[in-house]
Amino acid sequence: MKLSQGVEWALHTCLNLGWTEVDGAATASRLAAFYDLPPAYLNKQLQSLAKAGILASTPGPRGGFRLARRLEDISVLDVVVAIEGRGELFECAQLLREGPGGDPGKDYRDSCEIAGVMSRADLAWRRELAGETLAAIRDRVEATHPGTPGRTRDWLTNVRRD
Amino acid sequence: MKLSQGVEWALHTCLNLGWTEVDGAATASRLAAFYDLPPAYLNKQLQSLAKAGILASTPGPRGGFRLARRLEDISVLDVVVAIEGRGELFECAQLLREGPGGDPGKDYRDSCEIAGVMSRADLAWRRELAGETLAAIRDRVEATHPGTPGRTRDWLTNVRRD
DNA sequence: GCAGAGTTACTCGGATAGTTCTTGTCCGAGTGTGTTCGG
DNA sequence: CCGAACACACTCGGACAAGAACTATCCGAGTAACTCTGC
Repeated sequence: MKLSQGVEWALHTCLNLGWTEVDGAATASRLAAFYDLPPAYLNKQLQSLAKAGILASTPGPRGGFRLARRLEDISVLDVVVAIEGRGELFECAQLLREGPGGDPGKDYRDSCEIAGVMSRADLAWRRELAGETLAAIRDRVEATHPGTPGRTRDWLTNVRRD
Repeated sequence: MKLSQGVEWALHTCLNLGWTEVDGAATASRLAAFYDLPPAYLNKQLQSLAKAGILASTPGPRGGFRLARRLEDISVLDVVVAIEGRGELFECAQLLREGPGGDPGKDYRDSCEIAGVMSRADLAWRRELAGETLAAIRDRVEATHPGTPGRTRDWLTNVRRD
């Protein structure tokens, strides 16, 4: 019961794309090589981001992925939802329906107190993730590590890999 | 990426145990029959609750499970942790270590901004769950459905099943 | 020299296996109860 | 009649499979650039 690895890869990759202001797109292979990740699998995650409208993809030579909108307009929750899907962490199975006195035709998801508590906790989690934009994270990183933007851009744009 | 079913089963079962003030323990089979759940699998979850000190188990005839402490002293988070384990939802794989300029010997879990955001969201989720006790849920249920305590107690204590 | 068709190489995109985790099941160790036998 | 030893039935506890989800990989569809040929 932990989030899939792809969430972390997607977040880091989006930040890196934000530092390559070159409009030329970066290929999945190159983005994967940055952290030594399996290229085909990262490609899969980037496809999910593209479907969610976070990235834009262009096929063919000189193709690749680029940000579809500014980091200011991308929340951490957007990325999490793009990778993990829209479902909540806790899904009420409506046990009350099977219990004594339960009505098989009734929908207990709104009346069950347990489902309510879990739903509120889920909401608090999402609220926290929705409150952080990738731009805010980028700014904090740049404040702490001023060399990161330049180094990242150089590494991704230069053909030579280290 | 959703919580395991056992969390829901455990929460409902703890509430039901709270309504059977009889000190005679309820067997896993009977508690499972209440919601028509697989008895052996629910037993597995109840074992986790017992290891966590939430329930107390007694083997042999007339044995079963009973609450080890009052509902006032059991938070929803306690149950979630007992079933799901102590790990956070997001585990930082420390991608920065593999990236250019990364130090293989350094621990990036505390310095990575992304890990920080995910950790704060995780904390908000846990804070919400820790703020709700099973007693509070029980009280709300009793206020809405006054017949539930009596019906639950009768069903679990009477040998005859409906 | 220039335009255009053909070829090539490169990228994403979805379909295809391998591995881990959750779900579900089974049988044995241990215990309290009821019974039986002896005093 | 009373007590103790015995056998029994019942429960938890952990070990053992089945299924689903995540992880990882491969190859084909499509595209842009490059090349070569003819004018």
